[in-house]
Amino acid sequence: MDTIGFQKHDHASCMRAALAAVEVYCAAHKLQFTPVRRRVLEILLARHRAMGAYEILDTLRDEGLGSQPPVAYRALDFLVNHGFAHKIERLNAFIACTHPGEDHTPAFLICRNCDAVAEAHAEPSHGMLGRAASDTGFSIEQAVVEALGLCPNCRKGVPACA
Amino acid sequence: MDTIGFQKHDHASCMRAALAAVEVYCAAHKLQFTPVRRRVLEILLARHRAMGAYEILDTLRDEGLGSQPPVAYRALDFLVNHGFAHKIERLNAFIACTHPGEDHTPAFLICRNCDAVAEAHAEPSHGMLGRAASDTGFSIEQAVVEALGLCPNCRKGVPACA
DNA sequence: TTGATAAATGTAACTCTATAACATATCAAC
DNA sequence: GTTGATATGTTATAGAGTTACATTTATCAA
Repeated sequence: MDTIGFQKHDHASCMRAALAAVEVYCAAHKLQFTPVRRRVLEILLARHRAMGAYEILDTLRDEGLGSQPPVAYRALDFLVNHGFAHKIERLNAFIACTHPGEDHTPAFLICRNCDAVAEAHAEPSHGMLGRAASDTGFSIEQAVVEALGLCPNCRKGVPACA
Repeated sequence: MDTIGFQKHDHASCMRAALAAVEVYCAAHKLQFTPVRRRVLEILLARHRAMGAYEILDTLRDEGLGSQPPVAYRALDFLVNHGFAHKIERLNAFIACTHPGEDHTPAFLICRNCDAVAEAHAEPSHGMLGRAASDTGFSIEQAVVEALGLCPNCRKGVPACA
């Protein structure tokens, strides 16, 4: 894995890079990167944490970009289906992908104290799960891998992780 | 992994064995295996598939064992906390554990066609996820590992997996 | 056995998450 | 420009989970 998200970094440039990558990908694949979709991705990138659909919707509503749940869910479906964002099942929340455009199976490290989330890589076809699957003839198409625990900052006793 | 659940088996005896194991465990640990808790586990074992909390609640209601959501959720909390059942995050559903009493991290193979679920073992501290965690100083306490795909029966074209 | 304490259950009301259904608008391509 | 597909707006509702508080049942010590 290469990108781990518990340390500080340059938000502005990581946001710009991600948006640029998504734009390129959408252009290449003839996908419509519409204002609502773009704005939802921007919101996720700006906050840089897992957000519930309704929290995102609140922001959209404030900006006059749509006020009903389907608006947010449809944008999120688009982003998730194309790998620009991921759903954290354990939190019923969504987070921007840290390397959009690349085909990958994300794995998440979720801090139970401060709710920070870091994205790593999983390799579902290897390891015990892959063995269990091939032993039984199950074909894996997707995988949800989410670890819960304490992030380095919270382990050090930082009250609510900077 | 040792127990994989896509093939046919003797429901009655697997159910008896699981209940017996839970009884022993509860006696040893001074846990109250009350009628509602037992009944919820029996329901999960009998159906032998992932069930939503409200589906379980419907059954309880029919039997006069409680009609409000907290009844089901409290019983499920008890079962999950003690490892007698697991929650499938991807389905917002619950399933009886196939080897209760043993300390383990379950991994699931979920068929997208027939919703059958098989339980395998995960070893979160090993593999790439464990490496990502130790590299960053994250301490894993729990893990959610769920693979989605096609079970052997559905791959063979069985319409809705026997 | 009784009284104190803790654990479990019953119930109402509510919040959060997500989707169905259908009308309208916008885009893409011929 | 018309057409067919794609995206959005809006209403309503379904599904999942929690809070809060009253009541009951179990545990255990005096």
